[in-house]
Amino acid sequence: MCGRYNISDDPFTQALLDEFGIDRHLETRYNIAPTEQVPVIRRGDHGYELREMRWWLIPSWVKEPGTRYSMFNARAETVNESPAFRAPFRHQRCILPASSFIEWHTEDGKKQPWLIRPTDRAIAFAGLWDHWGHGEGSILSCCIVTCDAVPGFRRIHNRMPVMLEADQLQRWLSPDTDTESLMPYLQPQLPGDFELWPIDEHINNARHKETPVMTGDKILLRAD
DNA sequence: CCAGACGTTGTT
DNA sequence: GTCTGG
DNA sequence: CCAGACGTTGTT
DNA sequence: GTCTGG
Repeated sequence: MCGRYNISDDPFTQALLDEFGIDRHLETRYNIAPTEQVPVIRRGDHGYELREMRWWLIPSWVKEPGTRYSMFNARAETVNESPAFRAPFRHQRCILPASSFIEWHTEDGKKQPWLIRPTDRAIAFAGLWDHWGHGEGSILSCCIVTCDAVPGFRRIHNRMPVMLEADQLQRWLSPDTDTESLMPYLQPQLPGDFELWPIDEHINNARHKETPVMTGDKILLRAD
């Protein structure tokens, strides 16, 4: 799953934007939570574009936008059938740039937050977007696709966000791609090496936007 | 036919 | 327990 | 995702 | 919008 993440305005993030010819930089933000506005890359009529979207998918057909249902993640296993995600999965895929994300490890009723980050690159979350309403008050929204955790992650959590490999980005974003050819992207995969750090529970509160504080030793995960 | 749902995670 | 807000 | 509220009346 | 349940 993925219910909190961070963005750093660093060279890795910049390199990811460069992949799409987007000549902008992202503001550093910590502890981004569902329902917040987040930067999203999608392919528009005039090439790749960076847009702010609400991180909580609002299907175009709902009467009123809200948070009645959990729409900030979409299960990879059902993204093809779900009424809320099927259409976006076919033609409205996007990428949420990130530098790290947070997962909670629950044991004996206690929750320990962990910060998870690649050692040498930015993260490209596989996302879906939709458009609700017309004109004034219309809303762009998005969600992050999730899948089973790779073995190395399972000590922390059984689900994880889908993180695309560098050679999958363009195809994921093309509205014309046949979804059948995207299914391999949704299998658990680790794009590169990752570090897992236990962090202070201060992060639990989504109002706290300070840098996460490491509280222990890291675990290193190799891509292979 | 109309009405109502449409979601994820984790825990028991 | 369940819903809302961040 | 987690944290925090969850209510009414009347007064400032 | 589309599917399921009654």
